[in-house]
Amino acid sequence: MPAESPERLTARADFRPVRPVRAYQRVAEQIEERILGGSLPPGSRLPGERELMRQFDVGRSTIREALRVLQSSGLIRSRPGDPQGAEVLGVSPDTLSHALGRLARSHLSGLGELIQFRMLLDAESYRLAARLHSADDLRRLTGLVDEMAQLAPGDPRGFSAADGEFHRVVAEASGNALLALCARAVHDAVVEAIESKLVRAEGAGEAADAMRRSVAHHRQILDALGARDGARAARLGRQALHDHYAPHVPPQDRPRLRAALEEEPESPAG
Amino acid sequence: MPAESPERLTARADFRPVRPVRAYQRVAEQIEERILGGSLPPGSRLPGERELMRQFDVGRSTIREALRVLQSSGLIRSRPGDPQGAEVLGVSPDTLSHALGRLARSHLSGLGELIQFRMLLDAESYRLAARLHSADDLRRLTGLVDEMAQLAPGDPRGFSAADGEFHRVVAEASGNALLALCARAVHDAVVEAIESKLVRAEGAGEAADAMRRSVAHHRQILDALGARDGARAARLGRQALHDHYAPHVPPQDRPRLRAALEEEPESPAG
DNA sequence: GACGATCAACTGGTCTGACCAGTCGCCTGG
DNA sequence: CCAGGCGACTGGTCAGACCAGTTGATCGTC
Repeated sequence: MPAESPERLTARADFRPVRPVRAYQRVAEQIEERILGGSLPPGSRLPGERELMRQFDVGRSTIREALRVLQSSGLIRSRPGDPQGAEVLGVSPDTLSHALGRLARSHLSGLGELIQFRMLLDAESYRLAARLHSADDLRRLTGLVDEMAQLAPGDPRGFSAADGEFHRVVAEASGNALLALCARAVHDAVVEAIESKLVRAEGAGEAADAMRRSVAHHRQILDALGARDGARAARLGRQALHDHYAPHVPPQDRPRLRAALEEEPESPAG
Repeated sequence: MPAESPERLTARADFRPVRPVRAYQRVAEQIEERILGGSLPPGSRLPGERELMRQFDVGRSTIREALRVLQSSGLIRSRPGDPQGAEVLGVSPDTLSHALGRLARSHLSGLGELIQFRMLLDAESYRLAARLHSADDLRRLTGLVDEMAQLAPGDPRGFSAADGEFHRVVAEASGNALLALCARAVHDAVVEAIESKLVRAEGAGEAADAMRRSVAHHRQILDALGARDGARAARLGRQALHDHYAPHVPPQDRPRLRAALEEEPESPAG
């Protein structure tokens, strides 16, 4: 009988194992608390290391290790010689991107999972954005697609930037900042993971072809968004990502991408 | 005319701004590379700080700052007095959870966004899991729901644990570790954000009611998963989360949750 | 010989003090 | 009015020291 009398549970002393907390940790926690809590807003400055050393009453190395931790979390940025001290950046999606990138590089999850995940996030962004977007959003998106079309032939980097911006605007139009940040992080991770492959694998003609197809896809999506047809926009978004990336994904991962296409299994046999 | 001759673009010198790379960064990068690259597998040990200091030919503070960065990324763990040196942990999802938790805590997104995001992630987990789950998955899920039903009356904590486990199994059955990790992180963030409210807001009877409803929801979802009906499972999952959390979300955020319910706007007027 | 206490040789955590290169702001000389 | 130089800072790095804690061998006891 694993089920004991529930009343005992509140009475039993459930102590937590006590582990020594390092000094640099407490310093980092205090500063992080201030940043997340809203005092110390983005753009504000931390005191210099020597001043922090006095305020926390610890040595400079402790202060520096704490600042390193905060910096590697993307919460602050410091620059030598800056008389104003480290700059508070606030919460940024960069940490998320890095963590996702590491996971994607590790055996824990491969490129296929990353792209499948992006398909899901993007599709949901489209679905929400179709409902909630403003006229201004639509104008900006149209402008970006035009820009992509213009840049397509010869400027892959500019094209990629406009494409990223397009997805960013969509994600923001979805009204969910968390979704937007995650989508952006995953987007960045995909770009970082696959860019090197793309650059050397594709000839110029093939790249231009891919860009043209991408522009066509974006126009269709734009149309669906304008019609506030979330389901169609989501479907198109999934398809576009699938078509764009499937060739660059290891063959054993392709069924995974197809599974995310959401075509319900109405076809006769498997 | 912003469009220049495209041929010029490849010829133009697009230098990157050169930023000094700190010594501790290069140390951290080298070690991280080894860990991600597979030499230095999880469980192996780094040399002691004094030995690293000799190998990298830098001061100990530099070594320590590098190790701090790696440690805050969850890649290594060090313990004072350990003669074997820091332990390599490998890539872990904890960083992701922390990053998401920070985002959720920041002013950038409120409880409504968090729950909406969880609705999306869970729904997609269900959709994929419906297709890809194994018979064993289904057995475990059935066992967990039974356990929830048994624990429901008097053990909210155990109930919550079983519920978390249920979602974890579903997410893993989706076959996408990335999705599973994010879903879990968001789940944890929601629990952390709302648990305190729930405990004091609800009387015992109301809590028991919520648990009973939750069990019923889970049984329906289980049924849909068993029938491999991903769309239905996704819809049910969204609805379950909405019903469970909507009362605890600020009123101005409720339309957001409803928007995620995916009922396409077929109703006559707004 | 088996076993528990003791101890020395480590470890990582922290502090101090110093130096360097870079940056900023003032101040001066044109 | 402005260019240039001159401090007085900053963060980045190093060296050396001390502390508390862990480890493993050593030693004394039974």
